Amino acid sequence: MFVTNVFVQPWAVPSISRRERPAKPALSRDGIVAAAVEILRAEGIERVTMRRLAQALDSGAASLYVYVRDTADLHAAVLDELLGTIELTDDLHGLVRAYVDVLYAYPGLARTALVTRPSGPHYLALIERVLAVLAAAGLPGDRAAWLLDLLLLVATASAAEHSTRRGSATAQLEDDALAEALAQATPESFPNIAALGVDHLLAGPGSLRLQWFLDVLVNGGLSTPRPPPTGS
Amino acid sequence: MFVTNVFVQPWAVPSISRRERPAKPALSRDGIVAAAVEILRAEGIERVTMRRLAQALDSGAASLYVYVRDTADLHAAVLDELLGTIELTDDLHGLVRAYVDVLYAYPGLARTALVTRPSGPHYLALIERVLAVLAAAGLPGDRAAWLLDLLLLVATASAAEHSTRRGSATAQLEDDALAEALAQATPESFPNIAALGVDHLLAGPGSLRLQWFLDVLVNGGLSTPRPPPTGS
DNA sequence: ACCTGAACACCGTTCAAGT
DNA sequence: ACCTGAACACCGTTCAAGT
Repeated sequence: MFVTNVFVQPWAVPSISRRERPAKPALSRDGIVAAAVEILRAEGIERVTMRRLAQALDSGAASLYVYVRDTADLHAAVLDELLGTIELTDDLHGLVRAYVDVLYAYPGLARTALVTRPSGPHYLALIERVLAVLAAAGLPGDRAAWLLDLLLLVATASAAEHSTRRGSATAQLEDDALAEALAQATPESFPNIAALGVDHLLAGPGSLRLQWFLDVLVNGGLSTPRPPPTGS
Repeated sequence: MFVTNVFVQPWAVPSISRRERPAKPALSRDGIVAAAVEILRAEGIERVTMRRLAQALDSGAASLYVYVRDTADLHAAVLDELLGTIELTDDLHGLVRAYVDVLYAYPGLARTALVTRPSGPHYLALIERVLAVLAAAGLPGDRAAWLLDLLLLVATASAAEHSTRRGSATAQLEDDALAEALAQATPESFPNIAALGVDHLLAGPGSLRLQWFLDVLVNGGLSTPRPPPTGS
């Protein structure tokens, strides 16, 4: 209602002489995010936890909550920071690939990207550029918005799928299990699976496949009108 | 090398009379998965943990490791169980929608589905049916395999994106943050974002959008040849 | 063979108390 | 205002020991 503390509070007075050691730098959102990126690079997203981060900052986990809403907020900020490194070209495939490359580079980050809506400046810059390219290609605005969503969805999901499996021992076991299950398909039990064979079904080179995925989205997006507003 | 225990072990002899209470049923993979599905329905996938599950089975978490490799394995088995409920029609959209509906119904399950390759019988039956429909549509086998992947990827990722946000308070805050960030785009700073406007960019009705996504995949998949095996 | 309890090594988040 | 320690309520997984 009205200001009560006209007196200067003790904690507001910086103590005259206090410069002993390298000095623990004051906490700030930027500092926290920077430290988080460092941990991400060195140890992966799994280790970017409130507790681990506080430890790196020589602080307590509870202190971080002044600057960060929760873990999801933290991860979103980290992702946006990384998106700042991608080069904004005028080539749609190049843009999406650059985005995917960032996510591939940091296993586990893609998983959080699927779930946590980013809203940082670098993310905005990326979607602005994608929209510009789609507009230049003559795509109407409403469909451009949807195609943008679809492109980022596929890019993020591909990265999530891929990056989680890399280096994971149990992921290998899962693949083996699926390969064996597929191999046991007979022309009687699962004719179409048997006809294709394991080799075709277990995705080939990831890069070519992603290339084709993106081609499909662009070709399909350009040729597919919005469905009528009311369904049957 | 050779069998040493020809003598019957004490623990192999079922005690003659032991029927006091409703009787704790013996553990088994099926029983474990059934209990996990029950917890999923009642409390969500976040609560389908080894400890919670053991508690429901009146056992210890460590005991479950005889039947289940790890938490990912458990979740995969749960998903396969749920996939058993979907009706296998001859309509591609219907199939994918049924798959999506299962994932939508259980928030959080989709997230695990992206990461954990299922290999259970119900999953096989689903992909067999999708392949059959694609083959009937005249799609060559190699492309059918990739389109199958793409369809399930988009379906799973859409569900993951959607289902995590439902009922999450912080997800709403994230959406608000993005909406505000988008709203602040000016024709100078982000012309394409500003031109489209927040309403177009924040996806409209999910059902129509998914419908369009699937149309795009099918149209694009039918018209897009595989890229040449070697890139530039 | 199967099951157990206890241990190890962690989590996110809240809250009263300190400066 | 900002920071802290301690607490609450959890996790997955391993392992020695029991039957």
